Amino acid sequence: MAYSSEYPPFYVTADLVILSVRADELHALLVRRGGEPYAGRLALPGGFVEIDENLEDAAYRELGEEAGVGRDDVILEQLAAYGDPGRDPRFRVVTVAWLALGANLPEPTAGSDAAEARWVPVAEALGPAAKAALAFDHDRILADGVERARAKLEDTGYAAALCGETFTVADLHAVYEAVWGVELDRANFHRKVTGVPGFLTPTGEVREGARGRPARVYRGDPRATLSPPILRADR
Amino acid sequence: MAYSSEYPPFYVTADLVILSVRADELHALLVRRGGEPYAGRLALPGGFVEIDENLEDAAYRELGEEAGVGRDDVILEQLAAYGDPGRDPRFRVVTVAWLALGANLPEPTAGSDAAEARWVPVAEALGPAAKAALAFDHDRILADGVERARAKLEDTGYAAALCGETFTVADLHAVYEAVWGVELDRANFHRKVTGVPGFLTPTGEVREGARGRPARVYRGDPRATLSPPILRADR
DNA sequence: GCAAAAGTGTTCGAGTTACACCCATGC
DNA sequence: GCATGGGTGTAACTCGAACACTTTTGC
Repeated sequence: MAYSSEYPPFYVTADLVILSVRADELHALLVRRGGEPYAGRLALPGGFVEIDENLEDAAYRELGEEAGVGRDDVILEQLAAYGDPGRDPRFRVVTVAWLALGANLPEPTAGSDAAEARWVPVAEALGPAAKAALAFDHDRILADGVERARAKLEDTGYAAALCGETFTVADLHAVYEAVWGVELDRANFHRKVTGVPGFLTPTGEVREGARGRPARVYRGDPRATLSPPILRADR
Repeated sequence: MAYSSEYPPFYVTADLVILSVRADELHALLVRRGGEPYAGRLALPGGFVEIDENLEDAAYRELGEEAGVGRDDVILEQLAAYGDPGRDPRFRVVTVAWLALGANLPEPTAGSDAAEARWVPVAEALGPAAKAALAFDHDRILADGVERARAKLEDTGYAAALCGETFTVADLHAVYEAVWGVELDRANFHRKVTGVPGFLTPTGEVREGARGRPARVYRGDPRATLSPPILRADR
């Protein structure tokens, strides 16, 4: 096997940008690193890919082990590969990063593998202190993940994954505002999302109990394509 | 180093989806494999990433070695990582695939490293016979690359990279039609692309010599963002 | 009744489409 | 002149932005 001597081995990891909306604010799940390197720093959940394991399966496995999140609780999509020499001081590691979006994800203490894990508002995690606060190149990966999520809300039903199983238009509206950080006209938003074919299916129920007129309850399809897209105000 | 024994090594490669418009048709550069596995089959140009080398630098290096294409001749962007166990029967290989778009790229025989290389129309390379004709999972990678390119023409100036250094609106129009495989109204296209701020800068020259009224010559910026985007007819 | 939240109507204007038309060149 | 391709005009239409308005509940 000529390559074995000629070409050096790499380690491959799967790292996860796990995003969820909590208290009307977009949060990322980060873990506190126990060991070196970057001991004590926050990092993306992740770990080594096994030799006979799919890249996607590795991401799902880490999702369960590090975050206690099941396959059906999120939608998962590949973000990119990051592999600068020296990004891990120990040896050459190429990480394949994944974006996971979910709703009502568990508080990380339960079933978590990592030393400590917590939900951090992305506004904080991406702030000017992020570069110093996050391990490896995870600040860049997180930024890429958040940007991907924002872009995906424009032309897919991904926002449904950030709501519960069922939700109202107001819930969906809050998700869009939280992820994009902009205000969207309530009335136009309502018409828009209810008008996109295949995105929202009414359950027939209404959500009562709160003040005001009861809202119709929908089920969403994260895999749906929104055409025409919902546009962010800026850009 | 605990990981060394615990986690097995991977090989990492950089594979390239190199696209160019030739004779009003989108083509991909493919190489004929000399050795096993998949000897004699067509494959994407690519090769092993070196231990101290950037992933992006590896892509540029392979671009030069396998296709004779320089850094400034294309725009390059990462596509995705592909790493199913068994995608290479020899050992575990994760490939990071890249999309490269260029114009007037060289005929592959000159300076090429591969046994044989040729430009293949993507319509042919993605056809029903592609799965059997291409090595590894390169049919899927190529399909993803072409789809990425098509999507990028909508909201970026990438099409400029598929024209020469300078070009006319008609040249650009031909590129869009070739890549998308649809007909676009000539008049509306003209207004659209000349109206997007920052995309086209007139050189002041006109292209004469052909029949008909001389066309104004422009320079394009592939990195420009097209807002609002140019929409494909379908979808 | 009143506040609050859900949902609808209406107007305006920007952008797209379809297609007619004019412009500048080679022969 | 006439064919050829470059470029502009224009009217109908679609869609999103803004915001006024109606509906349905809890208290």
